[in-house]
Amino acid sequence: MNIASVIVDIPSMQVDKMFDYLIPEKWKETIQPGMRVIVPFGPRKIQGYVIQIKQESQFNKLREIIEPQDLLPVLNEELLELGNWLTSETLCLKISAYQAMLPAAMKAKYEKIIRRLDGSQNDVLDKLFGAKEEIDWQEAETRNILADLQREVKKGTAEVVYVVKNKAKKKTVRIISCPLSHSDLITAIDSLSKRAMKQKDILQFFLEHPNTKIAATDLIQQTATSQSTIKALIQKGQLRETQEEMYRDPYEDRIFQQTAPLKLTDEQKTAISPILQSIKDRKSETFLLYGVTGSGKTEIYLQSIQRVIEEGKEAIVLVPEISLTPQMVNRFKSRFGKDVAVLHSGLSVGEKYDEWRKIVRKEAKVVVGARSAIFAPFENIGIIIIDEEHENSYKQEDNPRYHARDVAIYRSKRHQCPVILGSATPALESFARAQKGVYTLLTMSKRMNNHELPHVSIVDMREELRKGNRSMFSEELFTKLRERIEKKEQTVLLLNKRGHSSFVMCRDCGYVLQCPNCDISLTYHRHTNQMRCHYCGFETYVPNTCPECQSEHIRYFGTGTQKVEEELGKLLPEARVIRMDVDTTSRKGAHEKLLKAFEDGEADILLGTQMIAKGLDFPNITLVGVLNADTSLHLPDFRASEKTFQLLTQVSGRAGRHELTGEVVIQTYTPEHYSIELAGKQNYDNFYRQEMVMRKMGLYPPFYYLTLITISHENLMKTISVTDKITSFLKSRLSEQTTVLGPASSPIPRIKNRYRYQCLIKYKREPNLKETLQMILEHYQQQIASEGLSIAIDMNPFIMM
DNA sequence: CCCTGGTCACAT
DNA sequence: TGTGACCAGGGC
Repeated sequence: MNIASVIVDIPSMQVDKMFDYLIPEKWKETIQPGMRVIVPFGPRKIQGYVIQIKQESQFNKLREIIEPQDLLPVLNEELLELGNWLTSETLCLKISAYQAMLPAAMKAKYEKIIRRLDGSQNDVLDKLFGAKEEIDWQEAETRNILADLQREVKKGTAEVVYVVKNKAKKKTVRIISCPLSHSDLITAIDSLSKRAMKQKDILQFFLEHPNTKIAATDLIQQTATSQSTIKALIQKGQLRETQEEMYRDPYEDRIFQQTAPLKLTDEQKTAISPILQSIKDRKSETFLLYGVTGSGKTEIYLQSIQRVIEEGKEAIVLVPEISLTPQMVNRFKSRFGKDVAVLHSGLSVGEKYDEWRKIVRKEAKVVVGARSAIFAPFENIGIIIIDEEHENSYKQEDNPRYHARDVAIYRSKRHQCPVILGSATPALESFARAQKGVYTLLTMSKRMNNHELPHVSIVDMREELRKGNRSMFSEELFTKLRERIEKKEQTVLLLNKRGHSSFVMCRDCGYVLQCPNCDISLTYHRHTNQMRCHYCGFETYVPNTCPECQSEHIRYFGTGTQKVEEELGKLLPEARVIRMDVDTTSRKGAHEKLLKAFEDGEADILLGTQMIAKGLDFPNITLVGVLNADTSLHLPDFRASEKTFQLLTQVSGRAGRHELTGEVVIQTYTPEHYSIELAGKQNYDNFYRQEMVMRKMGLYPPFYYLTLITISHENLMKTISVTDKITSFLKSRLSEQTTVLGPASSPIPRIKNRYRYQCLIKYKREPNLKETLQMILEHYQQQIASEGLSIAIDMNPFIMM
């Protein structure tokens, strides 16, 4: 067993296969499948993943592995296999699949250095290198001496050295201890010169705390001494210094009040019992926990996990973008304490790496995290929970384009454990599956403590306009808003910004400022007074005159949260407002801080975009206002109605979750639209029925599967012609019942100066589809690699852009 | 003849 | 993805 098959860290189809390497004698015991290794690849050194160990290879001239990067495998057998499945399921590269499962810190970083060879002497070398032995490649480029250096390399007086760096830095602390016995210590103290007061203080400390290990920084603080004092003592051998690895704990300074399981309501008891049964039976079963907002889904999660832990197993909990719901983390941490690892985008690369290592080392039993936490390297999973399962963020929008729900179900089969999909507004696909019996439906229709669902009124903004109210607040919303402020109750105001951002338009000719590289309008950013492109980052100043017609009537349109805030300031100057949007929450921890402030009653109104719709659970919120319900309704996306319904229902659920009853005001220009009307009535079942009819008519999921192919290239004609060829090819290969749409321009026709065309496949059964798509990829492989052509295949697109 | 820039196949 | 090999074209 001395040959390792390795997948190499190069995202290209041509090398998307295993390469065999010899395992050097000294690593024979060490190297195992699932480890990262550094291997020679052509002239360079790169990172690779060992997939299997074998005896023989069909190649006879094998090169040797340079070195392992891990002491223990980072991917266990299950994950290796899961990667394989992901690859075939999403048509991604193997390397992308494996990299998606590991924290970003484990991806290699490459550096190139030119080193002067010993003994070589000439004037040119001296001039190039100066006193240095090596020059960084980057530096050589900027100094414009690359060509000269390469000449030296050719001559053999210098060499190119490839360095593979591990991004993952384990954080270490300097730990100081004292090796001296009690009596030796006393002798040491006595023999100190009288002027060495500080040294005495330190030794005194160790005399008072025998056999202590203490971090150097803490020691300095406690004894009011300095680094140099410690150093002196270390040099005398009276102190010892060691480096100890430590975790970066993002929740270090937080105290979690331990909570006990709550008493379940009858409805909760009914819901949890099949789950507990499934845990007991070690059965792979998917539950759809359909419970209205405030019905106590989280407690069901917690108690199911409790049972799983009692059985000695582990739990994965997915939450949508967890940084947005610190409350959720709190609930898990306060129930399970140190057993919880947290993985979400708000953590730094290092923090994520540390949390991940806690899982590997079995120091955590529960992981709470965003999408990628579904790959947590547990070996004995007892339950997988996906909260708010309808959320878009569970679908990864770049390679590998997987849906966490699918991965969850796949893993549950391997681990023989249940999956719980929880939502108040399940994805249509999920609810349909529950109806068909593929998933087990668990319903909770009552709010805990029997609190009533908030009263919702839908306000027709066209009517307001007719009445002469041109403000963004309807009379009703404004009156209620004022009431809350008088009563010292809190309000949440949602500005639905989906698919709608603030843009600059000329009032005379209608010209809208567009990005020169991407075909979308530029977004206005007030704080910098600049126009910015969301996709490529292009920035420009706001023009004073229209570039088209020179009119001066060009101005900023659309409603941003800042504008609402300003208006609120005018209308209700006494109201204290907290604004939450991309601008105010971009800094780390800002989100949580703002929520905390709101919770503590430092503001009357929380104003924000979709990010405030989820997870807020504050007792004093009694009013929710949606300023513009329809903006998300008219997106070029078959899920637009569903998304709107979900958003409105979710945000409505923020009101009146506790003692005080809640009210919701939804402002809209299309009150008659079923998704708005039914969201007002919080009637999911009816919405489900109506929307299913629409989906059936449009040949959309859950009746049909979708595959979206997006082709992009900097040349428009090229883009169209490739899309056209692919479309025809698909039409000729796929069955009659399958619809192939295209070539059509993508909803965003150009991004970063690359044109985008697409082809959409709607099918019910197409067993050879993946194979056919693979053929297309292989056929265009060359052009993808060298001509900048890109073909993105999404086997289950969520966002149609 | 040497340099440049472009294209291409290859990597175990 | 990055590299070296190969080739064509231009300057000297």
